[in-house]
Amino acid sequence: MKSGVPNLNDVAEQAGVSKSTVSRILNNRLGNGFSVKPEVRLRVIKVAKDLNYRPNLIAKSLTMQSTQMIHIFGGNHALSDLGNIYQTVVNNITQVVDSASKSYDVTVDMSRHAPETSEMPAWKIDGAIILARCTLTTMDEIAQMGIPYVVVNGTCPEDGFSVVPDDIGGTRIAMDYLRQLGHTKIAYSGPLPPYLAGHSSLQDRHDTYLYEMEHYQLEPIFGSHETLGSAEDYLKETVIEKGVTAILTYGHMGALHLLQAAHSLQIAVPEKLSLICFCDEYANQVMSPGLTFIDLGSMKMGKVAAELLLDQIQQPDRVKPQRILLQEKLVVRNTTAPPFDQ
Amino acid sequence: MKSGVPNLNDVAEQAGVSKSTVSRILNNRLGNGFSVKPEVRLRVIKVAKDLNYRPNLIAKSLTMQSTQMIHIFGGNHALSDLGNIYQTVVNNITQVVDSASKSYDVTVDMSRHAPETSEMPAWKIDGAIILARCTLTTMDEIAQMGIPYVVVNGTCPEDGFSVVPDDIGGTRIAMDYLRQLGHTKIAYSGPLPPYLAGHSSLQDRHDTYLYEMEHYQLEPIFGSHETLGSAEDYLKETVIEKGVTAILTYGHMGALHLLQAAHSLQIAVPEKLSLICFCDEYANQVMSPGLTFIDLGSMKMGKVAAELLLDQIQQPDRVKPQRILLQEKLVVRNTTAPPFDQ
DNA sequence: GATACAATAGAAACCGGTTGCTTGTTTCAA
DNA sequence: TTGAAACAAGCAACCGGTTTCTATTGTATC
Repeated sequence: MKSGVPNLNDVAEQAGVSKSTVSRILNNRLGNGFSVKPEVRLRVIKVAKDLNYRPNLIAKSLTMQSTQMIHIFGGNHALSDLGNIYQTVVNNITQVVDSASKSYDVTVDMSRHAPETSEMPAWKIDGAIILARCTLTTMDEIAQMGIPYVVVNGTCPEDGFSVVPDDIGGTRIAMDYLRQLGHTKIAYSGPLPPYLAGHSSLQDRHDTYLYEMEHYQLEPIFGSHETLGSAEDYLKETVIEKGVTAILTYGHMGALHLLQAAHSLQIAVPEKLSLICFCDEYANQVMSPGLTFIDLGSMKMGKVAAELLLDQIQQPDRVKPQRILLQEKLVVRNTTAPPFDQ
Repeated sequence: MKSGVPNLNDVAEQAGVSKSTVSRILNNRLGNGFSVKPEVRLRVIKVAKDLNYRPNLIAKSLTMQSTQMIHIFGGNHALSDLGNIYQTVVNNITQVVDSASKSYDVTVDMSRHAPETSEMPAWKIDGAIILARCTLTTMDEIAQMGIPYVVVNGTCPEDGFSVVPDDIGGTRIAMDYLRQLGHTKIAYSGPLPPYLAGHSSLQDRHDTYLYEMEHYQLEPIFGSHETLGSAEDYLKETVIEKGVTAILTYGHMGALHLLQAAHSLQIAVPEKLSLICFCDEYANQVMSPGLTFIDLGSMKMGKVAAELLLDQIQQPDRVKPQRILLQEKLVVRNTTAPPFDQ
């Protein structure tokens, strides 16, 4: 018992039996060709308890080739911003996994990793969730080791598993809604080319806005100011100069800033200006109650991803690779109304 | 090479050397009584690369007794709410650890654990951060295994390491400030007895409020309504009926709800009512810009905790157990002013 | 009294690495 | 030519468990 931590051998010695016997007793591997006298059993259990024995899980997972661990990759980029969808996603994944019949532990990797490096943890994980993306090396390793995985809100190989929100559909819903209210001067506020490469949402929302405006034979409107940096300038340019009556924002932070700026500029929302943004139901409720938004369905995203992962783990052969597209939903609150002029 | 993943033996066989040689070559354990011909070295490296060999880190950590991993406990209770201080804490811990000279990986445990169970992961961790609290079993194990740890914003054994905000000092600062503005009808909105047992902040803020009111010979005022559930009722009772002019709230969510309720009830903030709350600088900036608040210093909390942990890991004998008390700071924004009557 | 089988328990191999110690081969000075 | 030092690489123990296989004893059956 060097280093102070008792191991299987210590228990075996103290109890006067072999370590295989201890292992079987403590793991309830009786029956099946093996048995011990009740008296020995109790003695071993008592010794283990007295010594405060705890199995070394590393050694255990070395032989068992499993750790009952589900690992979430991408915490570093996904969880560093407050109120984005990933926190909700992670919480819902955990919830589903925690209440699964077989118990798994969920861990999140928070470290930053260089592009060519492996993010794979030191232990053998039973399943992986990838928030948006991970390094190529990691992806390779996951494939090589045959670890079940699900990519959430990101791209993955053709024959992989992913759960993604339907941003194209969501944008379309928002545009249809604004059109139905009667808006024609609709601006889009969010990252513009050439900054659309980071995530498919950037491209999809932007492109679909353009596509829909074209479809309605309306002229697309973009501001030349940063919504986040100088929301007031943005509003002066779009609303006051160009007569914009509705703005679709990429994220709710942008919408919040615009809302505040509108207050300062005495632009009444929603009477004079309608605001709609993409957001997570939970974040919206907590951070910006009142905003009309397109719900990305992050709760469902987490739940579905976790279920898909558990299915893969539990019935490896019955689940086929798939890309689950989650519908986005319009939630009308208090920042949208028909345009003032009509 | 069953199971498709190559191991040290496979590489050794392919390269026609022994596995110890491969190990030493791949880990750069040359010199020190061991050497190989450059030609063999290159061959082994090539074979390893060709086979796409990656060491099994479980096996590695079994022999090395170390994994270069820092594990954060308590994610389940600490990170499930949006915008509390822990997300900032975790981000700052990661940041410090990532930029440390020796590289460690940071993981967060998100699973819920029953009181008597162990939260210890399957691998050997080099250090632990505990967000507020962990199970007693876990605490025992950490102690038993001699793992360096720091408790953040929670209690720990006398001879342990912790970083906690000075809630008593913070509450006092808030009260002094309100007094200086001239307020006398100051209410406290937050958990009341008998619900103060969960965390020391609950007790400290409540008690210090009482203590300070007594000190100023003022009558403490509590509402009988939930701030979160029925903020309007709370305001009617305290502000309208009892003439309260300032409210100190336990958290910023409470303050946000009160702010909204005040708008609805046409109670001008800060002209008719001053609001002040405890909050995290980052969360305040993002979620409720404008609120006057007591900054809990969560960025610093994370940084200091990480540094304290790294110190312990790197110089085990030079760092003594300590409890670092972080001062809270008043940040005045737009929700506080002298009382209307004066 | 010989045989079969259940009950009980230990020995040893294995998981995939690391490392102390040993062995065989060169090289080079005496 | 010889012996020692330096070079090159392998053997085997070890980390702490799990599991297969084997051994011993006791008891029931014929």
